[in-house]
Amino acid sequence: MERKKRGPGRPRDAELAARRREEILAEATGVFAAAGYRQADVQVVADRLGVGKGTVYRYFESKEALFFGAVDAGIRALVERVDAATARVDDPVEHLKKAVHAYLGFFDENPDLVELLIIERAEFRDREQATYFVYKDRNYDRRVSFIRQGIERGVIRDVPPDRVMNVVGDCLYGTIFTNHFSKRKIPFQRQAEDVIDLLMNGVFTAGSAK
Amino acid sequence: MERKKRGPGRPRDAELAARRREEILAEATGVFAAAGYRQADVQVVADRLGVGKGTVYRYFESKEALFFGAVDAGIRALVERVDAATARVDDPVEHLKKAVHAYLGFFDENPDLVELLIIERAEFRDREQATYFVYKDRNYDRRVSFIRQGIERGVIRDVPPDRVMNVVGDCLYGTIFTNHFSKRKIPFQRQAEDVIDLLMNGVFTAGSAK
Amino acid sequence: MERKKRGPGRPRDAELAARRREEILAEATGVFAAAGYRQADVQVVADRLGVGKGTVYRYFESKEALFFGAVDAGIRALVERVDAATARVDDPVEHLKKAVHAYLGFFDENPDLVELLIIERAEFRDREQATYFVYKDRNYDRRVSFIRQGIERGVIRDVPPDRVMNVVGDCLYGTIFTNHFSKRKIPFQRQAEDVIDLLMNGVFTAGSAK
Amino acid sequence: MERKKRGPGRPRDAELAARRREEILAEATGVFAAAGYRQADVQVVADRLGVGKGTVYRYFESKEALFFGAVDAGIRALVERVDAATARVDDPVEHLKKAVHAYLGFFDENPDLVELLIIERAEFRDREQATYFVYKDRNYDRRVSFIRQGIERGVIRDVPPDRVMNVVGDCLYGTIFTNHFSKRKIPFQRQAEDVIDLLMNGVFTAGSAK
DNA sequence: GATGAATGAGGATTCATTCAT
DNA sequence: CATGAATGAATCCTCATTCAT
Repeated sequence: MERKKRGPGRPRDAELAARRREEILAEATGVFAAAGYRQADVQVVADRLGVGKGTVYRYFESKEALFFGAVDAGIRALVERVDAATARVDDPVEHLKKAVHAYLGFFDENPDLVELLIIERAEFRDREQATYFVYKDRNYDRRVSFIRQGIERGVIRDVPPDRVMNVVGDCLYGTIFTNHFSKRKIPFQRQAEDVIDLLMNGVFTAGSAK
Repeated sequence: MERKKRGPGRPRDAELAARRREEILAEATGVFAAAGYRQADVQVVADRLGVGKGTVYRYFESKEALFFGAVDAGIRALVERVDAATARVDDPVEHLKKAVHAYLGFFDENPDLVELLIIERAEFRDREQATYFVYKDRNYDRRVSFIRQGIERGVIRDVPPDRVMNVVGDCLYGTIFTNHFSKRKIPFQRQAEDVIDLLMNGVFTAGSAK
Repeated sequence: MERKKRGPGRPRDAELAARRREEILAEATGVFAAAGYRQADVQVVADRLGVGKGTVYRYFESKEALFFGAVDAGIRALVERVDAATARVDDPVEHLKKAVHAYLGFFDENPDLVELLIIERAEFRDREQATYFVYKDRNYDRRVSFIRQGIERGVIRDVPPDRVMNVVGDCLYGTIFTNHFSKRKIPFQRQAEDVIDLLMNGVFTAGSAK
Repeated sequence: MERKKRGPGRPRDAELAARRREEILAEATGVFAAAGYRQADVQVVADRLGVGKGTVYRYFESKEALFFGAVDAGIRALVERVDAATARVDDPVEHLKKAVHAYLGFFDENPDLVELLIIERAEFRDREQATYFVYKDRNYDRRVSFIRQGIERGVIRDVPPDRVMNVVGDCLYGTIFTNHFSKRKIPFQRQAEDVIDLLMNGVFTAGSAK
């Protein structure tokens, strides 16, 4: 995260500004996750980057904007990761497995994001929708159609797809929190399998899975 | 929540002090849930009760103590409710159903507690264990033995009981958060059934349940 | 302005709070007049009073409220002074003389108020009406009727009373500013006479005055 | 206020630099008048001109210098206007009339300057003399001699000329402030006549004027 | 000459906690 | 016991100014 000394003057291009933005966001994520929103001091973010506080404020209008920037970047990365993992997987069963692995794996590697999600809710309880839920519904239709396919092929029990989505989603959502908060020390890989196993055998008709 | 005027003299007994403590806790729960930890103003709690701020500090050493008192009271009530609902239910399947209903029903009626759990984590991330998880494990052994019984009777698949506990727990935990945060408007009763249905058919051997 | 040491606890009555308010206002007037609005540091007001900054904020919601409190108190005192000086003076000529003397005398003794008026306009240019002008019109009707009487008695030229009011008012308003700003060192007493003399001989019909 | 694109190379001469200086001053006047000294952002001045902030600083050493430049330019223009209006007017009565009209007319057209004068005093209260008063005395001697002539000719009452100057000056000074601050909506033309009328009939011996 | 990114000092405000009455 | 006045630590944000490009 070493910042190259660079004096004032017009930046060569917007690309540098974007890089700087990323750096700030990365550092801010760590600071917010470690300290919470109120406790977090913008000065600390600046210090860690070796820049002045004013610089941070050049890139983000306010502490709040900085925080939401961090959450947003995190959720985007999550969505990308899950999408990438499931992009070319047409088999419903395999699709679900990949998605669960990608999801849990992402949070395993980015525990800070769990904190950020919690903080967002704790500090900004009046927001219409938490960032997480905004993105959550992005691929809703696509996933529902997968479930429908599964039902048609007879591998998934004939249950309203949205209910399935909800229960699976809640289960994963709860898992990342529990993992993180209870300091439960289970290799996420095995945990993913537990979750998949138990969900599968409720989602799929007897005999079709496992 | 009008406070009765109390004449001079020593309170009849400690019982009155306990009642006062309860009142403070109840008000504090609402204030913390509505405002968050930092935003919450002890003065507001005092005002709502019609007492002086100093009085609140007589019953709780600090704002932090007040907050944890509120969380603790909430979790205790939850545990009581679930325990009461499952006390005399020996059938493993019925036991799980009752527990899930009680759990989701409790949070449906006490949404403030969800906020408190979030706040606890957001503000006191360095705590060894969140209050929730401390209580969560209270009946761990009893429930494990229930699962074992189910396995022996052949109604529950032969899966390590702790894994079952974890997945079920995570699923419920995630559900209360999602319900609350996404403002999902589903009658908790039906939701409980969805959860039970999907969990069951993964938890129980094919054909044994439903 | 020595503050008596007084510990916490309910004040004996509201009277003490009022006194404290006055003290703060008096000190604030001096600080604002000397430093300007932005430059003025609420901490300085507190320091001079020997109290904590929080105490000042107990009495005034914000720096802005403190400032307007000071302006308001000043204008009130001015109005009182002028009203007291003209209360029982029914002769139009004498009335005007007394008013001018009281007005200029007040600002001579309270130069800080001139600064406050300037500051109010400089910092709060978007306000509907400056405090000064709000109070200015309080006795408008009474004064207009005096002028009318003078016209009827033939001692005042037949000119629309409001125009007379405006010119006289402007002249006085300009005088206090000029006095204060140009550091013009003229005994206000003599100056009042100059102003009266020149205004009179324009206000009164030829031969009636002087 | 669109800035023309300028190719590379040295400016044809200092004349261009002077023009640029004027543009900056004009924009700065508006910004300071609208926002006040502290609130005014040099960046805004630069933005409105479509130049970089650094450029403004090339022409003016500091924000303060920029502000005083604006005030100075304003006062210069005022003086020029009044001088031009009275240049060839030898009759004392007419001279005064022209001066008053020019003065009030100027501020009517340049209300920003009133704000600037106020701001100067509010922010730089420690200055020896406000810009206004520095220029005010420029033509002091010339005007005094006019008054003396009037006295000799018997059209002006035998009153110390400097007192007349002061009262007239204060009256005008107060008028522009009052006009501006109280949002008094009177056509300045008619107001000028009111002022002249009332001043005249105090300044001139009975029957000599009007 | 221009530019605009970087800097950091400066100050208002909040609110938990104390303790004299 | 109850009260609420007093306190001051803690921190966000603005914007004048600099100077490398």
